[in-house]
Amino acid sequence: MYRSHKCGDLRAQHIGEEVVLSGWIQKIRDKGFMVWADLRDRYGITQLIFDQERSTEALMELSRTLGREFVVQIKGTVIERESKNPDMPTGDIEILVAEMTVLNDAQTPPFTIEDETDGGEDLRMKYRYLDIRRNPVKNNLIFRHRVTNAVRNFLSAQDFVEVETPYLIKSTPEGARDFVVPSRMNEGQFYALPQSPQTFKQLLMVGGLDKYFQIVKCFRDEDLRADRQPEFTQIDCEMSFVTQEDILNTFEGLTRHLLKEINGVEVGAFPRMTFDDAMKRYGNDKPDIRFGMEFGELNDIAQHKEFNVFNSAELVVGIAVPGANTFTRKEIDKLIDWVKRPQIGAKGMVYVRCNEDGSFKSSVDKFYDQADLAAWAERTGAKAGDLIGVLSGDLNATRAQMSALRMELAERLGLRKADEFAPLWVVDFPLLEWDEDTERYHAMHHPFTSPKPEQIELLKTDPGAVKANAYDLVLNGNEIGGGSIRIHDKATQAMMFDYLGFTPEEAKAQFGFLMNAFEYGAPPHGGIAFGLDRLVSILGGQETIRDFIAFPKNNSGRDVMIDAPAPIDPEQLDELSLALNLKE
RNA sequence: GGUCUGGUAGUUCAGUUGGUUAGAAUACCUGCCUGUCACGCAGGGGGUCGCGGGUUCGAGUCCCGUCCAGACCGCCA
Repeated sequence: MYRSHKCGDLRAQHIGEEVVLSGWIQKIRDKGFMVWADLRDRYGITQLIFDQERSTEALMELSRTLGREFVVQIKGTVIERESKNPDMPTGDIEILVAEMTVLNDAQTPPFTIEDETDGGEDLRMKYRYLDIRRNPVKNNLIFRHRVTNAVRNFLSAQDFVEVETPYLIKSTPEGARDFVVPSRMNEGQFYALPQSPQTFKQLLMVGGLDKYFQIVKCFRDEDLRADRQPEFTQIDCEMSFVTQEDILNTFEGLTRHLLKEINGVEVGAFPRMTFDDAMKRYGNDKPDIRFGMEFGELNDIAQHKEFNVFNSAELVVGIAVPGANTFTRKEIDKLIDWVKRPQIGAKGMVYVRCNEDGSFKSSVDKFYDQADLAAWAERTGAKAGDLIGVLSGDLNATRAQMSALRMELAERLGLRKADEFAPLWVVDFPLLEWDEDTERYHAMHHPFTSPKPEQIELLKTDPGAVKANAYDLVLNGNEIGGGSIRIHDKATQAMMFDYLGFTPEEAKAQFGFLMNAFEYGAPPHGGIAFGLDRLVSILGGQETIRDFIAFPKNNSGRDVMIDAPAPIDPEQLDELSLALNLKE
């Protein structure tokens, strides 16, 4: 028996009991006449004591050979501490050790195994197994388990069935770049790893399973970000005989359940906003609505004066930054530099100070009088003490710039509070998106999304204007889920492929299996997929998803611990009938 | 593919205008310490300043290249 209790179990009530504990040595405090060692496992820390009056000489000697992270097993008696530590749960007791076995010694770890470690990101990733011993990482993994458990319980109780779909599937031209896997038995042919189980879950609906979910790995061979990994996990769901309304209600229920179970937060009905509205009011299809700073479009009141920058712009838009009239001239100049960085790309920024006495002072006083500026203030909702920032230019670019500025300012002003949750549905996404590079339409969501039935005719005359039965769930400025009502008949699906530039032959080669299935009685269906990594990190109140993934990749897509990817042997290549054609 | 930031002791970092023997904290090692728990005290060891080249009497510091890490843009149906 390695242990009778865990290291977080013992309290004053256990005093006098003989116990066996196993764990890691967290810290040794050698006072000469006594040695204390903190023994740690997943559940807590218990103090061990070795004492020259109460312990054998051999045991005292052994205690002095211990080092950090040694794995030991001890047998001893729970005794009351002479000086108690109210800061720790086990602080009233300690274990007077009678026997100790060193199960494994350890090198001195390269960083401290403490909540506030001295280790840098790189080092922690290389020694991830040591990092996982630390409470913050360990607790995040346990937190993630609680979330997935709550998801499984909630959906199972509503008759959803979890089904595993294959990882070795077929590459498709739409969407992200695929990870591919060569097939040994089929020379010159490749599997692709799924970007999502999309077609399979639709086939499960054709199969009559009615309600499906899966917590599933997905793979995309694209460049990484702090919140993006090449392999990531989705909560993937699909339902039959449902309208968009049914799906929104079901998964609003799931999200509300999670917020209550995991965070103890009750939220009301989720607001709904159309895509067009979100773009107009926040310049973004995933607005963070925990704070205001809504866009005020100023074209009608700011143009046709003398200020040519605005006159030639497609959009003139302002936001009221609360309390920001306290910004010094220098701070405002820095902000202007910030929006002019290539990553943002604005040409400049006009600002208006809203003074406490109701007057305005702007960077364009030469062109606008107090009445003009008062109209701007009204349009942006600016109050005395605020600062109005105004950007102008092409519609989409300016919205994106203003959106970036809004988020940056909210961050700086502390308006993005981690313990506050503001979910919303963004609905009525466009069906198609024009792509300048390929000069054709792309599916904005994916090619299986159904257009609004009443707009099907519009597809012929103005495809870009057609809206889809597609929706995103947004939480605190992050897209945490997205889905749609699917096409479920062959004719519409064939038409969609046609709009997307597939020849009938290509469509058949790529997605013939799906179109065939649609000929055998496909029910109306739709679904949604949540990004689990991001969802968990937001519920956990943290920005970076890497801290919620046991073994994440770095920003070059490498696993620095196992050192992958790596070359393979020539024999292996030969077996796969592959030859390398390396670029310089 | 691009922009920016960083790389100095095991670790986290400082290092001024280019100028003596490259420092601090922490970790580690040794000794002391009669109740520690961020223990304390005294002492000690520890450096290819990412790598390569250049400028200079002299480079951690300046220049060029390169590698690695991080953030962002492009990309991510």
